Amino acid sequence: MARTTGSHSDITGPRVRSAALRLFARGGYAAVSMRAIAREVGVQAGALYNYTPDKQSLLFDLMRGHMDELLESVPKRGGTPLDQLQEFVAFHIRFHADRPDEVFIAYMELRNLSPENFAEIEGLRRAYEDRLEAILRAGVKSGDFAVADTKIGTLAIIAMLTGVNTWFRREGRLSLDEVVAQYWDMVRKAVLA
Amino acid sequence: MARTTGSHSDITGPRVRSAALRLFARGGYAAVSMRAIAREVGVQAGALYNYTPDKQSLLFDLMRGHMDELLESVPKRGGTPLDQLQEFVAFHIRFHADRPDEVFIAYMELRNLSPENFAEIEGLRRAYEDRLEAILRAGVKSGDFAVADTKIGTLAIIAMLTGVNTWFRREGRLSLDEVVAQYWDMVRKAVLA
DNA sequence: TTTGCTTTTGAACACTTGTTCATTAATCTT
DNA sequence: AAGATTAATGAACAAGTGTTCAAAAGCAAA
Repeated sequence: MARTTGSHSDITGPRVRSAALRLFARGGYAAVSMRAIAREVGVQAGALYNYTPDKQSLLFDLMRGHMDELLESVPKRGGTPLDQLQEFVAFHIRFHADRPDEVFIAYMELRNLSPENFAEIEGLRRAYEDRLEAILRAGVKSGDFAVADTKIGTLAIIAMLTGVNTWFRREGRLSLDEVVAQYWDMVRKAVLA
Repeated sequence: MARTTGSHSDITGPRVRSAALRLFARGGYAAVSMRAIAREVGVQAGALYNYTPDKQSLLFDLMRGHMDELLESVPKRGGTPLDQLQEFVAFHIRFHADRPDEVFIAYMELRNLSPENFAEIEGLRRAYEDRLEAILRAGVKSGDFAVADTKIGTLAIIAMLTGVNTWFRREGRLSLDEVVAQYWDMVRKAVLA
């Protein structure tokens, strides 16, 4: 179907999502009103409802979009467990460093999701964790890694890597390459047999 | 001065703080109303203002109380860097596992603090991080540890340890002793020369 | 220029928000 | 029992909440 007539929908829609993303990340879902989002877009509050059925969906769509992209981008397996782990560490840090607002929301606003929406996001997160755990298990099986409990190892590594987002600034003392190098050094030593 | 007369203040006061703690942790500062806190205490909203000048102070006092206790409890230095590090890891996991609500608030509600309050909490957190960094530096100096950048090492370890709170449940598969043991294993290997 | 469709406005709805305060109730001291 | 002091109520305030919808405005094709 041809583009609808008289439409700014393809312009305003993305602007609504991006304003919501920025404001939610800065102030928190509960503290950001629909009118504040509308003001940021330059429109009246009522107009937002052409682009989202309600505020909750706005949050959920941002989170699901982020998790979908994360799962699509995570490197597929290939090479030794150590190679795979290195690739995963570098990927995780870089992907998250590129999307500070999305990451912040995905971690902080889980409790503001309805139960069904929460379950869906939680499932996607679990699927991502499973990618890392599969690598750890392969390494343990091959004898390259010494990890007592791969589930704990997975969560520990992800928490450590995601923590980069709380302090890393592009203009800061260290380049992302240097950060990736040191985190990889720590992760490698932590899991190696 | 003697205890004030006609007073339930010493009963209601702690109940207000504990209700606020639990509700803030569950729903988030912005999403919890003063009336909701009052209902939990079994009192009308106006009565809360006998115990806090405003909602912001309620949050801030909870956070500062938590950080003060954290800094008072963190083990003082003694023994080799490796011993000190082990003690720190065990302390951090256990202290945080005992206070899930306080920890959750201290990490999630920073953005809801006024600028001055934020600066104070941030200073306390920095002081805590400095305790760990001092241990890492001592270990690097003595040649026991191989950590390229002790600041990064500090933040990485703390993020990893604090992550325990997102999944650990007392009734779960693993005892806290087992959790501490595995995290210590990973941290030790990660920093060792 | 008229017709048909999309997008936006702006007002309205029914509630909830943090906070204040005069009034009432409860307790302790004398 | 009387007086003093504190705590709690409950109503009020002004402002803000998410959401709906008839009406107006904008635009493209006929």
